[in-house]
Amino acid sequence: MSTGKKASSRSTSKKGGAQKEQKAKAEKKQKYDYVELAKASLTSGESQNFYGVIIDATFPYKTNKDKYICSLKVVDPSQHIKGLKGTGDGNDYATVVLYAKEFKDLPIVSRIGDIIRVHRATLRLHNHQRQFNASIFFNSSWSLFSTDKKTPAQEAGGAEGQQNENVPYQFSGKHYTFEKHEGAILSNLRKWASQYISSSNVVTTDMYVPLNKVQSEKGDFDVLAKIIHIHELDEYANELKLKDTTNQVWYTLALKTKFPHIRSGDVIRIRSATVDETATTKKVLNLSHYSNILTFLSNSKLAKELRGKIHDDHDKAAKGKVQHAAVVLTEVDKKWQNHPITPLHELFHEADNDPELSKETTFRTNFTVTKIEPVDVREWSKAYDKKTKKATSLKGQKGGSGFIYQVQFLVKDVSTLLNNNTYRILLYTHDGLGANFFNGQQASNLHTNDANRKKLEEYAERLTSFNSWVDAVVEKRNGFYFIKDTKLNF
DNA sequence: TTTTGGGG
Repeated sequence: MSTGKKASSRSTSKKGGAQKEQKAKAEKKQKYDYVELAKASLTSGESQNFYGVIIDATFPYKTNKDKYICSLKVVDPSQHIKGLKGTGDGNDYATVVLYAKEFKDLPIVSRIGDIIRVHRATLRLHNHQRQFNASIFFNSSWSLFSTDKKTPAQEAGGAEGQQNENVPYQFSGKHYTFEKHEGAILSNLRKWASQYISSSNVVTTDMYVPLNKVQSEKGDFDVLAKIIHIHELDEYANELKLKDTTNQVWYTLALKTKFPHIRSGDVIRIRSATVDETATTKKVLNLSHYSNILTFLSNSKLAKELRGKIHDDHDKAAKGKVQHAAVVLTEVDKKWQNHPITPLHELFHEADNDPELSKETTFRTNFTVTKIEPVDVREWSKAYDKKTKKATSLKGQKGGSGFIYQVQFLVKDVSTLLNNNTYRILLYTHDGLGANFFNGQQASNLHTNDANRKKLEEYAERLTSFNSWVDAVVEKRNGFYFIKDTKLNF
């Protein structure tokens, strides 16, 4: 023993030496020594204890023969980055497989970045991965520690009391132990976890599939997305509206009792989902009994980034310069001001068959404009030959004459909101109908008249902006509806 | 308590 020499060389402070020896003795009595993940022994199958930062976990699930399993991925300072530092895509991690006789003996992990402590695990290689196995029904045990000040439950608002940093928020069995020397281990790992989660993605691109690619997945896959809306389906289930950085929107059902911690606006990782091939009206992900929905620590770099990057359509509209309630952008001539409004559905689906409507040729209708064609404003006006009734593009022409507008509004209203049809209302001014629509600005060669073109581009922007409505009088000719007696009011 | 099942 090397200590003998040291002790004798310090004979000048007998007291201090004795105290130290006593302390060392006491420390030796500690029951649990902890190994770093990468340094745990592979050879002996011996029982080992470790702390790990959780980066993935299944929900506890039942196997064929009355056994329950939870499998997790964990990292620590000794084992986390695969390949070279930083952007290296791919985590290095150890897996943990916990076996139990009962569901309640396994951890329900709901947050990436929290810490698990396992006692009496054995390590082996499985598929080239370091895999810790722990049988809770024999003598293994686990504890979950919060890395944030708040536990996941407290974070979600179901707050109960203060969180003591050395007290696990979940643990197996009736009691947990916490030895003095663990305080430093836990607090160091917390610091490291916090730093790791706030400075790197942790959930790397090899750990999930972008939503615009999931259709071609054969089996199950994982997802990284933001919950942009939660719709309460019934007393048991929520429907989550999910969007990821590919801007695809998918829906999934989440049982309230299984996932009580998720909130609208959360960035989540779904461990294991499949495409619902039977869904027809919208894109739906199916979850299994072993699927899990995990949130991130509050200071997660990845979650922060995605929260800022992904928005629902309403957010997007609200982000524009003018955040406004419904606005009507036009007015109809005085003589039509008391005329009733006919919904688009009646105009396009019922007008021909309805005995009353079929007699009419002029209607007043309200709609929003989803798109204007031609997309190039310079092509909104044409040269019109009255004899041949032909309209030609003014592209490449210096002057020209007989200018008219030929513009198509792609429109929607409440009566047509839920179908996928596109309805067109025309602003064609060859017979004079609608000639004053753009505040009296007459058609001209928009390839050369920059002032007029710019004005029309402004109008296009307003007409297609969120929640803006057109109140218009239209005349039916040959099955088409042409705007007349209507002009912009701004 | 078991070579469990492990991306189920």
